[in-house]
Amino acid sequence: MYKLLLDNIRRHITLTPEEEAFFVSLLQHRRIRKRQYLIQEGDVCKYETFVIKGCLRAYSVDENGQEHIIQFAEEDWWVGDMYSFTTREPAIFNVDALEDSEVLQLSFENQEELFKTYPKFERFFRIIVQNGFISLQRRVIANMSKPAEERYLDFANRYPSILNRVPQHQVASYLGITPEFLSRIRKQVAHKS
Amino acid sequence: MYKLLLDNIRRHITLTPEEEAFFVSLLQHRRIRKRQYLIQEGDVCKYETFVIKGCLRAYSVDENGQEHIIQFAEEDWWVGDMYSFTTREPAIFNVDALEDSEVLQLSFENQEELFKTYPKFERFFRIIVQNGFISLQRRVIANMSKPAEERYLDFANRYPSILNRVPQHQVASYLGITPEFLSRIRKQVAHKS
DNA sequence: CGTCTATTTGAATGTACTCAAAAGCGGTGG
DNA sequence: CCACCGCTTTTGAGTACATTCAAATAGACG
Repeated sequence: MYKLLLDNIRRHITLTPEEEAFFVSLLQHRRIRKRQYLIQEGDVCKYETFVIKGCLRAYSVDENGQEHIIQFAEEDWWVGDMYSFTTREPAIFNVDALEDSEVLQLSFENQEELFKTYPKFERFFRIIVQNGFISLQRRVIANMSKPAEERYLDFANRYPSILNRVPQHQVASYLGITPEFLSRIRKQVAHKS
Repeated sequence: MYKLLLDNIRRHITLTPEEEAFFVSLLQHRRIRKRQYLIQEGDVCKYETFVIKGCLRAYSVDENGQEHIIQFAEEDWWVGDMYSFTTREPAIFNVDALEDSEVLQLSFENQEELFKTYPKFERFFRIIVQNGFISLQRRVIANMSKPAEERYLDFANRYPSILNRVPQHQVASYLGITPEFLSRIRKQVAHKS
């Protein structure tokens, strides 16, 4: 159950058996059914969440009721509401499951405990957040500089497994376009080949 | 010269005089003239940069030669190409000065040295990057859910000092719209009041 | 099956862009 | 001190990418 996560960590820092054991002892395992919320806008997000099975999405809902997906999270991904987690303010995102899923959660308190006991985990989480930051920078630039068709093709190329497991309108919501327009784009793309 | 940066750090971690002294000894001071590059796309970004005077911008240039600003950095801000800095790959962003500026730089090697000597700085940089990550998430969502006028007003509200010191077309480039369109938006906004 | 949701298609519309030109503004030098 | 130069901002007209709304079709699940 912990292999995926421990491997994930070992890609960035090295761990002794004691460190592994201590870390694992701080985790909570949780099953989430399809459509179930892991975090709901307005709640305080109390956990960093690592997906070991299934697929989730983090999204916000605007004043017109439109959903905007900030992130998909399948196996081997971290997900959460970083703003709420770090500030203890109400979450600005919803996170729910697109499939029956399983996750491992590390609470804020346990994370602080972990950092205090083994400071090297600060490094691990720094690196994880850095990678997320870099991805977001690329996304901002792509949204500004590329037309929707190209963004769709980039997405299909970069996240083929997600493309194949989530409904098309969710992809549209991630790309920042309407489901109708994504449908037309796909028709276009199909015609070209 | 170091007060601004040390205060910046002290907002997140506490430092002993020795830690401060060691940290400061790792920094390089640099003056940048207006229009001068701090980082050029294709170079490897060797430093984390903290602005103590002036204003810089980080931007990418797309295949049509259009510039897209990912970040402004005035006094008390960090700037750089995180992707290049962490991977040692060529930078995807340019960073240049919008005014004559002064910065403090921490090289990759010195940062690693710092982390090795005083691991608590891992915590500091984790927090800094986390805050950047959170801002970027908000920006992605805003770009997807709000029309340009509202994004402009949000920007004016959130970064009034930047609005007042950088040319309008640079703000347009940050917002992801053309300078012509920003001009029309401002006309609209002025008429409303 | 029947129902609910997802996807596709069509037609009209809107937000934002392009290209071109004019106007404004700031600095520099004669 | 004014004239000129370069750069920024504004304005206008035409256009394009993407949206909205409505309806038809297709798929998935109990």
